[in-house]
Amino acid sequence: MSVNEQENLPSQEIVQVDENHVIAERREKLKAIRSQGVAFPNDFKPDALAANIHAAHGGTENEAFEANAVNVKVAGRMMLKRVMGKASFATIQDKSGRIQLFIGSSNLEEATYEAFKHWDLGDIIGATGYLFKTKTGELSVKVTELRLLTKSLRPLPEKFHGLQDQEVKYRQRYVDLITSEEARATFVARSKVVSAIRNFMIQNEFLEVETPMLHPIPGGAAAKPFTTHHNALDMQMFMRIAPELYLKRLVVGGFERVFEMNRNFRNEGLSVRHNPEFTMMEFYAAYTDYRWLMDFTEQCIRAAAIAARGTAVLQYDGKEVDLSKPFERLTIVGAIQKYAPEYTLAQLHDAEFLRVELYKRGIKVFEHAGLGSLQLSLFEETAEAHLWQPTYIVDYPVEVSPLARASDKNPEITERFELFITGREMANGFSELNDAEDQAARFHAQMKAKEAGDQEAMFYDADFIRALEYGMPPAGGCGIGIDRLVMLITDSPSIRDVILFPHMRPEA
RNA sequence: GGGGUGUUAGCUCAGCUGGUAGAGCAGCGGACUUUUAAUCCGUUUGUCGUGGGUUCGAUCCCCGCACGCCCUACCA
Repeated sequence: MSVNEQENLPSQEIVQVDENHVIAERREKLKAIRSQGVAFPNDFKPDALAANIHAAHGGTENEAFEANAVNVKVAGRMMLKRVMGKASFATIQDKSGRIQLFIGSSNLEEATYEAFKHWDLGDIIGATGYLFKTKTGELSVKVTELRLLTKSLRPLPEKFHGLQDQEVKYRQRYVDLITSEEARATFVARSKVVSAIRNFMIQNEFLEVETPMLHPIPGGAAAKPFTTHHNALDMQMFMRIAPELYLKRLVVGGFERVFEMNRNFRNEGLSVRHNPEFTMMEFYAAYTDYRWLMDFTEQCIRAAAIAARGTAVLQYDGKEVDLSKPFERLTIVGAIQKYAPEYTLAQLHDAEFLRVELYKRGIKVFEHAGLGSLQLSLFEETAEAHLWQPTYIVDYPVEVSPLARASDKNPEITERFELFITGREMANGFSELNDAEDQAARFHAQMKAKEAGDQEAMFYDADFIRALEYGMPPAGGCGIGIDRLVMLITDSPSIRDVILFPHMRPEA
């Protein structure tokens, strides 16, 4: 490794993290445990989960338990502890939920009971015993054998209020997950969304594929890429901003229906809607067009919501979002007319008028922007935020859609849509441009725009053109923003709430 | 990038237009054989984010910086 490469690596100096008297006390306890044998045993095998126990025996009464004892071995993190002389209670939490343990000195070795008194909240314990109901009717485990499986050295957040500090919730997601049922539910829902989408695609005869994340030429979207360097090849590479051009190469190859659900990377700002790496489900289907895509995308999103929530009628930020009905479809101009009726149709088709109007509203537009781009800017300004219920916007101008097929009736617009829900873009799809010569011309136009200062204009990808020259069947393709969809389905206000480890600045 | 706002004990939070910090939880010690955020008694813990400034004196007022959150911009 050269000196230069070493300089790029993070420093390996060990940072001494916060220590305090609570941790010091626990380290002393661990030291004592170590001196007595194996401190971190791995021979306790639970045979029951809290939720299953409640489901199976929630209705069982003590007479039945006395007639037929139900023995269980449970394990989990101790979340609550109530020590009272010779009989105590503890609540443990496993992946499924919580269950109460009754720990009485009469059922247990005296030494074990004494040791238990000094265990801490957050310790991971294993308990063997039989089920019964306390006199308040709570299903519990009467413990006959109790073991400390993992000593926790750090105190958990306050047991009632939980972790409140948003920064710590993001930086130390493990603590958030321990203490917040809501956070756990969000990520379980995310997993259900992802698998529902995958199942939906596979049921519809799509082939799941994995295309490169390291691209020699960034393409498939208008965005700033992350750059990196491959040492052995001594070449610059880019983290992909979209898989589009590779997926279309596969359509050329004869995989007529493909999808990929994975990460894209864009070197842009962070916000409640943007993380530098985000998950996109992108799919292509030969012999379909943008109208078919809209129907299909709608069904896919509906299936995901039902899988995660059991319904397609959701609540987001206190307001209803109805995914169960057919999604509305509006043209860009139609949407402006609906949400900003003060403009006449003639004005909306007058480039000079739009230019002045956008200037008045403080919107900057490129000097070479055509009518379509100007209409799009006014749409974004006046209509986009109002698209709370699912709405497809169609008729995107060709100049901002370099990979989309132009309309056969109007060469200025493309067969493209974007889907908006809660005022946010959720998906983007179009009939694909499969005319290699037209695509080459569009790439040339992008190169010109790049030279004119448009940093996000696309690069010319000669191999992609070569692929199209072999012939790509007519096709439709679409990308669905998974993080934003999960935000919607889990009623989360920030993208950081649906990404397990969102990007943060290094800790101060 | 611009604007707003926050940072006090391990955690959740108080803190009077300025006099060197408190509560609850957790911890430690004690009582208690059916608790539910157990209860009761006793008790430990702080570079008040950080660096300056004003002041006899700053957690508090002013300025810079770091980090977070919200809005905004680019974008999905």
